Amino acid sequence: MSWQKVLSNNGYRVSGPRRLVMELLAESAQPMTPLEIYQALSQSGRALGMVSVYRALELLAELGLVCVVYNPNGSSGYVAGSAGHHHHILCKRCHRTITFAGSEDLSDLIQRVEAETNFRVSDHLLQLYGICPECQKISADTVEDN
Amino acid sequence: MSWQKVLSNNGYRVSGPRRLVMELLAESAQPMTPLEIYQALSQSGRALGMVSVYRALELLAELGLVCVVYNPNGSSGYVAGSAGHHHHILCKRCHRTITFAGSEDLSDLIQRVEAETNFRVSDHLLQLYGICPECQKISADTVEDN
DNA sequence: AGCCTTATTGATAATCTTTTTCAATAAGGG
DNA sequence: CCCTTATTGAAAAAGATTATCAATAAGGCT
Repeated sequence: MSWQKVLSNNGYRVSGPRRLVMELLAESAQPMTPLEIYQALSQSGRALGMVSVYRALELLAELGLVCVVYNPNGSSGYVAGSAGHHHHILCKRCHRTITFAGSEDLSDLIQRVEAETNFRVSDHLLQLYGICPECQKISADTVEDN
Repeated sequence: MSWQKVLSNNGYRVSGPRRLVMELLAESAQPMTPLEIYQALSQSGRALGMVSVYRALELLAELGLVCVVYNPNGSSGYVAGSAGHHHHILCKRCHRTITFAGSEDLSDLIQRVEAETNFRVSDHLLQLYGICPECQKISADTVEDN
């Protein structure tokens, strides 16, 4: 289902600012902060208010159309979200972020933890960090490592 | 190794504010924000500057003595960190947070994702969310669910 | 135990981020 | 094409974080 449809079906309008934010994130390989989004759109002439960026992100996140990802250093940003259960993997070098499908791979771990802690687990946050294929090539050329 | 030792060994002093923050987090069952830490210490008479809370947290986090945990709603807080590879599980009802040991449980998943994406995975962020034993009891009594 | 060096603190101010307010605008149904 | 009302944007308020620098205190040394 298109993001426009998701908005409509939930009683929200497909407005200019929401479209701009959504399309920008869909094109971006890296997570973006509200400020980065605002600046990128301003510079490309498609101006909109900073406040609208915040409001658009808040709504889109609530509807699951964008996701928050956390950098290893503590900062965070938004990426366009695909439907269904999924997680993100993030390049520590260039910050390129892509999605991978969630699966039952965690169920063993979750069962173990439930048994150990007596918590009942309903949800989780999982992100992987590493080096993307492109940056691996660069590493192979130059000697620098990280 | 004690947190005092970790500070000393890295050339830092075991100062009052660092002690206060460290001990407060060690006693707290829930993650705390800088402001909450500041207020809790102020109210119990052990006053210190807000700035010192930030600086203490920054240093303690850098040394791995405290960890950041993310709430499902996007807010985040600090908890005292145990040594070694571990993760956190967090009660959605009362925010009680405890640690569970990291293990090789993710290696299958990581291998699968590396194969799918060609990323080289070096690190990860994993947190579980659920209901703690105490809050499960309360749920059993009252009818409300979440 | 007391001194000395210097890392650390805390108050203030500056900066940056996010939220509130409310009149003006525009989305989309009729 | 109009009308209703959700949404926007500018400005201001509120909140969070960081920089500055003189005063303080930690811990090595004697």
